[in-house]
Amino acid sequence: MGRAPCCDKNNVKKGPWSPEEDAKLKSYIEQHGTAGNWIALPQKIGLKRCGKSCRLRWLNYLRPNIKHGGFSEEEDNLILSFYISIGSRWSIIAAQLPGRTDNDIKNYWNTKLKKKLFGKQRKNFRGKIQKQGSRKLGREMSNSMVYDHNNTIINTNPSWLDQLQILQPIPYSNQERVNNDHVSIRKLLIKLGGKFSNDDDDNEINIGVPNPQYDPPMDNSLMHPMYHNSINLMSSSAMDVINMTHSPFTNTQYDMDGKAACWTDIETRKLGERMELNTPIVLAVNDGCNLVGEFEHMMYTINSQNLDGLEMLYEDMLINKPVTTTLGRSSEWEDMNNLVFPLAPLVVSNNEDHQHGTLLQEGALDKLRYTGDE
DNA sequence: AACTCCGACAACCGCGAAGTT
DNA sequence: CAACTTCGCGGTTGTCGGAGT
Repeated sequence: MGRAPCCDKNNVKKGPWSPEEDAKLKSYIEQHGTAGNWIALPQKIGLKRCGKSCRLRWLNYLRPNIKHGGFSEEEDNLILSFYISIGSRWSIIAAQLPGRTDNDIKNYWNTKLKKKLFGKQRKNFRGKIQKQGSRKLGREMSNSMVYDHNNTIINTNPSWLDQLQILQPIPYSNQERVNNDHVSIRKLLIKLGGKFSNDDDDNEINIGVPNPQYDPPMDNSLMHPMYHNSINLMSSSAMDVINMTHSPFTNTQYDMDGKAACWTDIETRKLGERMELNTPIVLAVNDGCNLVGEFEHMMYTINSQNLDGLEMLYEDMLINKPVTTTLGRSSEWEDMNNLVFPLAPLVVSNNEDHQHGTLLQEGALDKLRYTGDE
């Protein structure tokens, strides 16, 4: 049995479109539109093409105001950040980038951005690919990346890549702009099944809602300004992580100002880490099942100058550049701070033994210690 | 010059969602 | 409300051209 074919495959042309076909399709749609039926369209205009193929050709190539190639740094950052936030929902990402198509962004991600993110790490693995000269292996590598239900990467093979995802509060300077973006993103995420802290029904999955177990009281006067009007975009997989029993922030206390002090089990056991914050910091670590272990691993590898797998995230901005050791500032981080949804590590250590190589995002402490005085 | 490899991108395919009857 | 059709999405594959050997 199986599914009925959408068109007569024997009577349909495949492969690249000729200029004549393009012209036919374009002029017809410009004059008549699609009439809401792509399947019937090719017959109407005498094209031996599948309706789906026509649709794809129009949407990805012939449609007006389509931009091809030449992605800007800002677009790169947006794609990266959205990918980390919502995974491979290319159509949603494309909707945030005027003139870009989902296919374009997907291709761009697969051929360039993914490498930009992952390409500099795991030299051994890269060497293996080059030695074997195998495209197939490259595809297998990307296939080996396992995604959770939200399409966020969960790499099940920690030996080749430690994938660290961090979403964090948006810098004040970008609030207005980001708020606008968030309105549309919010709608889209609601469509995807998420909800927000000011929604009525508490029985559904939350996206971007601080976990009451770990987060400060929801008193607006005490909240960081970013929470007043904007959402804290966070993938549900990230929420899963913070909801896990073994969240890195296993201890939370609130003082009279509503300021929360969160720290980890690691503090009491080994590292003496302590962070003060009044907004949630989300750490989503690669293997999706042993967060504390991964967190510890991250700390130790950083401290031992062996950024095994993390360098893909930090190499450009960190390695071989001055490393902020404790509460100081770093111009590299400032650059990162100016991204719309900054992707940056935040590991705060007050333990002298672990200060060398500690990563601290510029301005992070200001945000963490914000108490509503601004 | 010939061959191989690889990156880039267009296009295809299958599936689930949404819409219609 | 089930059955059917169409749309839209994301993953994958095919093709082409340039770089490297």
